[in-house]
Amino acid sequence: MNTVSPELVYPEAPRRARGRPRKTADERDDGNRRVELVHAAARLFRRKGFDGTSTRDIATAVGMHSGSPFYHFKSKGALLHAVMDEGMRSAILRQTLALQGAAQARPDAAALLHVLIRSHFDVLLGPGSDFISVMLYESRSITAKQRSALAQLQGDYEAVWEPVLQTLHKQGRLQCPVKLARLLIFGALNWSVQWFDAKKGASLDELADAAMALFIGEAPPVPARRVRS
Amino acid sequence: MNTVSPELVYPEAPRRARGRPRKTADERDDGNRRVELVHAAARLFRRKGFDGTSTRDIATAVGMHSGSPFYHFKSKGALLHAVMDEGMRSAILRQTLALQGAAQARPDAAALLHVLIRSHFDVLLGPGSDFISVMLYESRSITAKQRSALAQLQGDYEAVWEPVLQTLHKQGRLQCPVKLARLLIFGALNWSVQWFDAKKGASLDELADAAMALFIGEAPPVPARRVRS
DNA sequence: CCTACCGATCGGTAGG
DNA sequence: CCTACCGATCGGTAGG
Repeated sequence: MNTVSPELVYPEAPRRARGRPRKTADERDDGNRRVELVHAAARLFRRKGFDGTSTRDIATAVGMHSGSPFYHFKSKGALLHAVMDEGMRSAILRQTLALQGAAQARPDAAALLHVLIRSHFDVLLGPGSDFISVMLYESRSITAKQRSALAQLQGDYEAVWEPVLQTLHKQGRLQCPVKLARLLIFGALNWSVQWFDAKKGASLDELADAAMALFIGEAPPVPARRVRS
Repeated sequence: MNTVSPELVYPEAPRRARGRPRKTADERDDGNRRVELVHAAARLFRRKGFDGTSTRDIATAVGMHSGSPFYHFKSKGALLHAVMDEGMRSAILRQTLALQGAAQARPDAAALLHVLIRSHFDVLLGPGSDFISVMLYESRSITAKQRSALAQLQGDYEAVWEPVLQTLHKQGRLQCPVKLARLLIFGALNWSVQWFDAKKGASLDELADAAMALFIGEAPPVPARRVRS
């Protein structure tokens, strides 16, 4: 019922071209807003679920108004995918760094598994864990196309474990079939998101040691280098 | 805009007292409708999540109209709790039966663990698995009061594992601290809901054997009795 | 258990 | 990025 002409209500509309932000000085600002949105989405999707979070919740969390997230993302689903993609890339990066950090000690297979497990706990439970939690527990809500794009990254992440488990299996230190071992091990680790409490109970180092004891049944031969958390 | 009086539109309203179904011949029918609703809710909550399922979805699945589920349940949340409660009670029953079935073979701790694991896979992946899946993956959506009621049942279910793991730990067959071992083992098993495909890959028996090999590192001394699935 | 409905909220969009 | 808005859908209820 607003009969006032738009010009009077909004007399000083910015002259910026619509739909295409400038690529010069303020490009960084736009990027930061995008990152802020993904961060807020990760936290809310984790706490309340994808379907339980409204785009208004996300907008409010970064100080925007209800329609503004759609300036940065074309849909709520695109935001979810951005969260998951960030989670997987971060996980792969940390895993790579952890392996590089351990390489000079010439670790055997058991020590490598320890490094992978410790890094995985860091990804799951350390800072930034919202992203990978959403990746793991909200996969129902992504489209088939998004799912296959993420499956590629998941494949990269998991591929690193394969030769390590193969070696342990051949050595007789892992009696479980390798394919099932990987699935069961990931389950044991991923489930920690449900019960881990940083303020009490075991540390991430203790968790990794316990997992090694459970799966391999012996302490790792090389005292594992601690991952910064 | 309907100006026709209700009496003309709905001239033959049943005389049944409102809000209190008769407790005689048709009591069983009412119970069946309730059970149907819980069943449909379990299937839909599992496939689409609690927040992704509307009460209309559930009503349609059992051939009711949109408002009718609220004749049987006072809220959507009450339906969720009913699903979870049924899931836990069924799990406890199956676990009890599995242990009773194995008792006459005088199983040692490793054989008992095998029975527990096999029964747990049956609960997670066999018929009726929707209930426990919802219990495991939709816990975010229940109220604090409901949560504590379910925690009691979960405690009962988990308590059975404790002495078994304790014994294995003392025997040196489980080197992981018992408390963490239970959490990690449950994770390994519960995660199978995410990847298990009944139509390909391992059977539930093979899964249980693989899990035993991973956690204990040896075949169970007593050939395990198969759980009916 | 159906009918008819309500207030609230949701994802998303046009226009500036 | 805000304003103003839309159509759709949601959980739940009164009354019979």
